[in-house]
Amino acid sequence: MFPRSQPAGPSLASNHLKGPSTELEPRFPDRSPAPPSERVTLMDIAADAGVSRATVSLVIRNVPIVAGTTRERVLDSMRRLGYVYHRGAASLRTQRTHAIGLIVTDITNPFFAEIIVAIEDRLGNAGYVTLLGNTSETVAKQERLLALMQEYPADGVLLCPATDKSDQFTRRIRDCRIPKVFFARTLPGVECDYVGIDNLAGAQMAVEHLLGLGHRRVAFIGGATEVSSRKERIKGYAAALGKNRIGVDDSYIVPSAPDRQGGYHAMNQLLAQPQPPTAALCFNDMVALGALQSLASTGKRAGDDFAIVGFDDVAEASLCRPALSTIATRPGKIGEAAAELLLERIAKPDQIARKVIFQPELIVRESCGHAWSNRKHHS
Amino acid sequence: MFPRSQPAGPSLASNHLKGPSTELEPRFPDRSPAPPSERVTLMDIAADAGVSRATVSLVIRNVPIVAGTTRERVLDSMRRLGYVYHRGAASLRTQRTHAIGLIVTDITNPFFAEIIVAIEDRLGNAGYVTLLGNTSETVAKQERLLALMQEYPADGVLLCPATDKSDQFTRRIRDCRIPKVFFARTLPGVECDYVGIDNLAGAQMAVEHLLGLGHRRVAFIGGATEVSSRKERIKGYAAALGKNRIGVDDSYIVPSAPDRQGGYHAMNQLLAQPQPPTAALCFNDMVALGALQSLASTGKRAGDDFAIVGFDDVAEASLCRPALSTIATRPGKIGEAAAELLLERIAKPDQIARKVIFQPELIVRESCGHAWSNRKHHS
DNA sequence: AATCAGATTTAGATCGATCTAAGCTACGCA
DNA sequence: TGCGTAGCTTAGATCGATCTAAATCTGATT
Repeated sequence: MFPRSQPAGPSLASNHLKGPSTELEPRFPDRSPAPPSERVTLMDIAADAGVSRATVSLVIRNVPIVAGTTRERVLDSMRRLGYVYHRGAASLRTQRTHAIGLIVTDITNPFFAEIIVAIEDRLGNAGYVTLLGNTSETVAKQERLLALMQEYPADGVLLCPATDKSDQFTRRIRDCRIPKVFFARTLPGVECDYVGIDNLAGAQMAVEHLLGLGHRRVAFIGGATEVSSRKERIKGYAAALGKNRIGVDDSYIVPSAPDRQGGYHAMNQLLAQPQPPTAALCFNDMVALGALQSLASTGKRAGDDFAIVGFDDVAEASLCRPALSTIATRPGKIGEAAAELLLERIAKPDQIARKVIFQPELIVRESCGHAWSNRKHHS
Repeated sequence: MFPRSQPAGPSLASNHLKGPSTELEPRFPDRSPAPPSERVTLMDIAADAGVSRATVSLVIRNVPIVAGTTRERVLDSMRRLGYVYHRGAASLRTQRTHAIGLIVTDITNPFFAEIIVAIEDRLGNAGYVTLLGNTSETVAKQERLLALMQEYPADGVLLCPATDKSDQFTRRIRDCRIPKVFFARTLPGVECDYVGIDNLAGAQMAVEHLLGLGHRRVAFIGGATEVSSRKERIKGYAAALGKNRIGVDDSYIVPSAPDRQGGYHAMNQLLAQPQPPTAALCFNDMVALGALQSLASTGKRAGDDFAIVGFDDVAEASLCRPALSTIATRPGKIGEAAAELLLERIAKPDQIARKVIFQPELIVRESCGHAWSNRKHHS
């Protein structure tokens, strides 16, 4: 899928570092002649206002030592000539770009969309721009995006890793000296600031609720095996089962892509088993919504014929029919905290790594139904 | 809501251009002493490999005139010293940042999320990075984001305007010389490349379907009045009514925020009228989903007691209960085309403005029900 | 040996800002 | 009158790359 074609432009300069130096097509960058560039610069302002570049710079940065009259004169020139600040040039000198890389695995998942909004908001208020990257859960793209952020260079990176299976990526992220914060998922072996939720507790809560309703055959649906949050959730799932002296049946743990489609297929697979489960905790709400769809397509009714609990509490969870029971995770809070942590990390690059873990909350709606043991069950 | 606090940092330099030069707090930018900056530069590589900066630059850019042995030597040095390309520095010289600003009104709307993914993908393959900005339908934020993109400076901007009511914004966007493409919505008075869908045809199709089912009191729910796509859709709505000799009843046209909540409230308002409508076309699917929620909360059943058609065909539309009838718009196609147009515009800044309009498609599911005239109706 | 073309390499200017350290005023005071 | 000082301004170096125009090096040709 990616890269579709050898991308052009300098962005891949760092590629020369890896792979054998294959004889790529000659790449004359930016052959298009630089446009006449009518950009108004500090120089122009200085000339117009009859002062030096340095003075104009002081005015722009609002340094208060400039005389009031001079200041007015300069501001007036800026207004008249239509001056536009050039961040790139300033960044080169100050060694700060005020850009933050944000790498998520799936923008179309409302969980991430809400995190993005929160992060953008917080960082924007602090004067930073967000460079958004979407990995589509792909290690290759994740790798490329991180390289890009380094080249930019971004002042910091907020990252939700796609998988912890790539040693190359783990090494790269550990070596890169950019301040960074992980969110929603960790990367084992990388000591780093992290904002997430108590996945174990959340999953345990959910499964205990299902067991409390009388279910004995409970599945865990969806998610990629190499993702930290899934591992933790499965621990919680197993813990709840263990506490109730129920063994973990591996055939009830079905991985999948962490989206609707993944959930749909995983549920189909579960229902095809000789002794299918009667309930399931899903890796996240997208998976759960896919699972609901699968149930509907086989004529079963979620809540009545099968109990489903999701994870995240996206807006859709309360609106779909049957409404989805789920573990609420407050993505906005996660985003806000991650941004906050990164800003602090940038300010103090050498403080020790911190972790912020939010407690999730069980929200019971319709999809997990009521007491199961009273029903037709007991086969 | 915004800005919560006076944002710091150079991002607001251009602010000095407007407002009266109020005595802001002294702002010494980036007081933190520049970090020791152990960045490996071209210079370092050149010294290590025993060549000049220029030669290293040639190697990096893969210009083929460099001798094979020299090339190898340089690549080896780069590898050993851990060189990371510095886009910012290069951009300053080449006058191209390979960054594209992308301004949308609501990331959490899956319609936009899918557009974003498509755009990112296409631009990424062309060697560009995406700077994402979310306006939350706010003119102020939209204004700030555009300024930011100009300051960056971005090589181009993809923009879905929040509203066409701000003259200041219209002027600013018209004056800014950055290559730009509008998508999903236009801005009247700004001659510019544009990618969108045939809103008039889509809305007309939807309303004609509702009329065909026997409805006579059809509403138009949601959306902000100053948005081009809504205006076009209302034209289509009116056209369909007119064709069937039904007058437009202004009390049946209820604007709202273009999201779930907006749809919820707008529908509540409609149902409270003395003679409520029996069907509605919604501004978009998010609004429609909110409307469904409102119906459900009042005990009415969409499809049976009220017919709803949405707009966009987001994933959720086919999954909610009742499944949402809607006008499919293929956001992925829109994103791809917008990116394509922008790339061409960057290559040829002076070609005349082009418009790409996709034809939408009516998708009938459950929420609009079946023939209405056969029912209890006919009051 | 001199000349020349073609192949490589490079010095130095440049992009547009910031920063340092020094310079210039004007004023107060001895 | 001279001098320190506070207040304001500025020349020139700098960030890390690219680009231009010229220099250097080959080897072949005359």
